[in-house]
Amino acid sequence: MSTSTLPSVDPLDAVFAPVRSVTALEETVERLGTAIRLGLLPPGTRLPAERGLCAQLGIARSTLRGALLALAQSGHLYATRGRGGGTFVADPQPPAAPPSAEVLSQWRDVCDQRMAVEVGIALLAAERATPEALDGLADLAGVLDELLEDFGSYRQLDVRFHVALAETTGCAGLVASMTEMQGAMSGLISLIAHPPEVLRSSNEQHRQLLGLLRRGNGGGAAQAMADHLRATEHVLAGLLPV
Amino acid sequence: MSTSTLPSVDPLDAVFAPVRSVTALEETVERLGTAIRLGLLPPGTRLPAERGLCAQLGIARSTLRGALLALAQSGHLYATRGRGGGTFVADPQPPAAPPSAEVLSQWRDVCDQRMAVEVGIALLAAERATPEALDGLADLAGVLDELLEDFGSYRQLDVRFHVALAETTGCAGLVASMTEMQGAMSGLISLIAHPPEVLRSSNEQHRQLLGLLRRGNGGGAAQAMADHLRATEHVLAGLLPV
DNA sequence: GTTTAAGGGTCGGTTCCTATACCTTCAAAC
DNA sequence: GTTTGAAGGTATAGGAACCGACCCTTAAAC
Repeated sequence: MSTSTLPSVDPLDAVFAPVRSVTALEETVERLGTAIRLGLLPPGTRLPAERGLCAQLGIARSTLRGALLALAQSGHLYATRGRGGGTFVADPQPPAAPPSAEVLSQWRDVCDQRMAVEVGIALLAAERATPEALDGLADLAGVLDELLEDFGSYRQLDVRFHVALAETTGCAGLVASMTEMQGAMSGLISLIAHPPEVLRSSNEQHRQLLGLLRRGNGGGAAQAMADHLRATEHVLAGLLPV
Repeated sequence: MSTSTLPSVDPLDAVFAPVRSVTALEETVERLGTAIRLGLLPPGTRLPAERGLCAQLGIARSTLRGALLALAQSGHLYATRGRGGGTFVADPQPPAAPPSAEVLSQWRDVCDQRMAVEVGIALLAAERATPEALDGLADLAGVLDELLEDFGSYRQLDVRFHVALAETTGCAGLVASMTEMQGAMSGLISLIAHPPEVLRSSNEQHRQLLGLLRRGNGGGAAQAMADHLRATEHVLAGLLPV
């Protein structure tokens, strides 16, 4: 019998939960695909040559080629042969695939994990972000104001804003966590209509957050980030079951 | 040229970082080993039978047996045959291995990631934890006060406290993240001397945190958790390079 | 002493990854 | 316009991990 109205979560459930071994090919498709979909690798970008890239990733070339083939077949990449050729990010990108049923059924967990990571990053940023880094973030917010009419562009720059915030912590692992979370959320966010007034208010929250970061108010920044993300969750709660 | 004094962190570094495919056997050893070392599976515990456990984990029995063999050889488990037999957590546990050079060199990243996750969880808990769940946490804090002289027992219950806090969010993924973080920190924490007065002050912070959670003060709880974890980091900073 | 539930062990087949070598294309350099 | 070199494209062989099914051994319960 649980002492809480929340679904009870036994830590041993996590210990004995199914273990899925992720193959190198899957990991590679996931990493490159997420980077492309988030705009970290903008259309037209040329990837490093296969022979160099597979060395950098620490995998065999045939494995890397499998991943590149998958991304080419899904329309995210294309390759040209011959000297001066290479593998490029497609322009334009293929239409985003709708989120899988599996993601939709676990959307609350995804949101919660993002919330935790971003809130923690906000607090760390309040202690570590240099004034110069905050100026850069303010510049990003300024550009975002110009994109209220074009959600596609807004979303891409919004990702950059959040990732740049993670960068101010100086912790590579947190930057990776942030990009992973943004990738996990992208499908859900694409479900929502984002009229300009909503984006304006969202960007207003960005500025408010920056103010708190400048004052070094960690607790306030954490709360502000939570409010910022909650806005999205409220809309999702109205669209999705449970 | 960087605009920050922190080491610059390019998000593309994460995209092109080496990809290591983790095998099912490694994952299983990691999961069970961490659960045992953290005390989530106390000495004497009987694990589910191999045939049932491998089904639960979604792996082949031979793979599971490889993991159990590794943990038996390292002294964490032992097995008895015949009816009424099974695989049990060893009592006493083998002495903890000193942290690897790899962990020591990245201890700041480990601390930062734990900080982010725990701070985020603290904020979520401030909104979701039921009074009953907080009572349970207060009880844990009470028991901790009795263990100031025995760091081994204190640490195990401290882990339970933090994991139980994660449970109040109702998000299984966050509970898993918390146990993972506690596992990653355990080697580092074992390096530090923990006299009773330090533990008393640490548990005082637990109570302070609970007070903020009870008042639903998310930002304050986040800040309190940050201060709580910072105490450990300060000591580590005095012991470890960079 | 038979039954039963547990761990211990073996073997063939499959998928994935690695490593290496070689081929094809094509733009830039000469 | 020929050469050349850097890029993608192909083929193959070997190894590592995983799976699934089978049988053996042990020891408590009946």
